[in-house]
Amino acid sequence: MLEIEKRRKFIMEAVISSYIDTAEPVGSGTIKRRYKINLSPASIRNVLSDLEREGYLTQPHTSAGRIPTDKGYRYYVNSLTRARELEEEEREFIEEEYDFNRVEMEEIIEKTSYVLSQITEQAGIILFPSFQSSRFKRIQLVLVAPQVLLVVLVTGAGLIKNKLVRLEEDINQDELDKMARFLNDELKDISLSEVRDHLRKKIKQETGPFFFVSRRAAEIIRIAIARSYPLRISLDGTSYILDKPEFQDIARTKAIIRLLENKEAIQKLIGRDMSEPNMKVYIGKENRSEYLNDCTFISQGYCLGKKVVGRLGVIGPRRMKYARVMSLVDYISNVVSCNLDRINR
Amino acid sequence: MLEIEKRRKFIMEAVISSYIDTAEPVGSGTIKRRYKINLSPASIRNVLSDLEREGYLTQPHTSAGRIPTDKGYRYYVNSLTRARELEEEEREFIEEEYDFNRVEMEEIIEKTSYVLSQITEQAGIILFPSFQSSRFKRIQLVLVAPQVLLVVLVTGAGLIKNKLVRLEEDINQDELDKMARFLNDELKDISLSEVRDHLRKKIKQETGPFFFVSRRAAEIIRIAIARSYPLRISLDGTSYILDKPEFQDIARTKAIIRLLENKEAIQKLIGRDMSEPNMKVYIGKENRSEYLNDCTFISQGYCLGKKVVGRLGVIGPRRMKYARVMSLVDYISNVVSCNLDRINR
DNA sequence: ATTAGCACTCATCTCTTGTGAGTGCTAAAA
DNA sequence: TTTTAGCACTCACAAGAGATGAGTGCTAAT
Repeated sequence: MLEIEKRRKFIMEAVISSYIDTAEPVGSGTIKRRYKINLSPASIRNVLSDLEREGYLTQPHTSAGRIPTDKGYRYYVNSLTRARELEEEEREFIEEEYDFNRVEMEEIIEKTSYVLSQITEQAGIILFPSFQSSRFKRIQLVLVAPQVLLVVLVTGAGLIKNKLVRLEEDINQDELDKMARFLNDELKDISLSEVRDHLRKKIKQETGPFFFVSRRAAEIIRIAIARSYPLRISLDGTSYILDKPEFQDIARTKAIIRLLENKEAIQKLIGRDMSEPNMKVYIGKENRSEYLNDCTFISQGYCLGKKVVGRLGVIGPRRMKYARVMSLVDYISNVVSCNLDRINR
Repeated sequence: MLEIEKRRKFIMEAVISSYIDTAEPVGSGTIKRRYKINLSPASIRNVLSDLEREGYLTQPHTSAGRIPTDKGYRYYVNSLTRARELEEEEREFIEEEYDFNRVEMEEIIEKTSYVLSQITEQAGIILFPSFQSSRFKRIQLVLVAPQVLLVVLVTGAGLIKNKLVRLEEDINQDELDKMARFLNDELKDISLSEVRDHLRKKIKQETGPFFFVSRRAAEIIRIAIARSYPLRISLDGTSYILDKPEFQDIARTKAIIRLLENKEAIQKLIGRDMSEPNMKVYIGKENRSEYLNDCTFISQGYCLGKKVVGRLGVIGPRRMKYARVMSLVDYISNVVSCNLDRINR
């Protein structure tokens, strides 16, 4: 009984690994040949047809070999022990790309989508650190012209945001300094999404010398935050999709490429896991978007300090080297986190 | 003699316009049918074979109709009178997309690649205003932590650039204010690419109270400019390429998509016309990149004030509606210029 | 329980053939 | 002299016919 369970597992893994290698349906003969199993093709066929009946495998047509279903891949992925080590070269490549002179968050992020795609040979995706969820660190208000105010907002995620705000009335730098002081005192480490509520409460209590100042300051920072560019994504290696034999059919492939061009769609896709740091793997129909029904999407959060500020990952065919790709995504997410920490030290 | 010249022209244009419509080689019969020309197919064939001998047309194979060559398209484009008016809907679509609440340069630029691609159904490209070539307007130096300096640089192209600069020694805000004043006085409207030289000269003369200040200030702004994120491009609608019947062949198409993912390559492509505002049309082999040998690339500069600060355009198959696309690129470039002016007023 | 044997399936390749839109050339008509 | 009808020819493309071979499921013997 234990014996038969073992055999099932062996054959299941043989099918998956062979199919991942070759993109060809795997038959009993192939398994015997490639994996030197001590069974006749006929016995292997019995197991295969069991596995098919249970939904782990399927046949493209009656007289072809088997290919894994979503359920089959899922079984395989779940059975992976998460501890694959990176190859020396992989590690080296990554280290080199993130050469340690980079000090700009933007550069690090954009580099990351490139690295992800290069090393996995799939589309690499990364969301920029989310502005709304990062914490207020410091604000600077500068009059750059009469009635034109430059707001510089520095946040915890290493983001710095500038807004030009046009005012309706004159104001002088002294007043601005007061406002900045008020905001800097008041908002330290508050999440930007809570700034508004926080200030509303505060203003109600305020009666002293800050009465007017606080009102205008609140208005200004509200505008600055609201207008903030909502969502940035860096994407690279879309063209790798066209390399894969399963995507030689233009019609389907076009849909995927079109999806990847649509930032809102990607946002939706990746957004549901934004809050948690863990790796997520969606295989085929597990993906929300029907365009990704033939793809696997692997993503993981990256952090600044202890806080998850963004998410990165890859999109490729279901037929991918899961152990390798998952370990790479994990590793790169760590590298990104470290780099962000470094530039925000 | 005039008669025969006219006929050539008519037939040439018939071939091009029919081929642009259908992507099918055009034969003598088709021309007769579609353009009700008062000649027999045999006579038309004579003209066609003349045009082929002169290099304006070619045959995919001996028994097929004719398709235009690069030279043929070039002739056609040159013969266009540049004054095609936009359709009402086209104008409306563009107006709506640039709804007039947008105040962020970034948003306008990113929107533009989208609009270009949507309306022309081709890949839309826009270069962000170039930072190096824009003019110094104002600098702000803020100490955000001990030894950490935030440099805010406002330039003429409406660009605002932040850099965090780590200092090796302590400095206080007073000194920073002095430095900022020095730079603001000194660099007004100087192109960023000339800032360095300008300061070098200035420093040599400086002996007064600014002796030390000017040196450190120069160093800081040098770092801030040098580190500036070099090049940003917004690209959209790559997937439209896959719609065109001439790009159903994956191998060639992949190369184009790969090219479009490569920012340096695009930069190179578009860069050679950066300095001038005029529309440029490169047809097929006129393109520098061999990957674009089957494409047409149309681009035009956009301005801030009188100064060309960037360039935008589209990439599509050679077989495109030139009059329409060219007028759209022209119009959109104007809209972008206006919008940039508006937010920098 | 395993496997040899066998009939069957079906995608894929190759070869053939037919079709049709196109050609160029020549000789007759305008 | 220009135009065109007529004709033989070309060639991509589609449809059909076998042949091939990797695979299957089932049954009966090991």
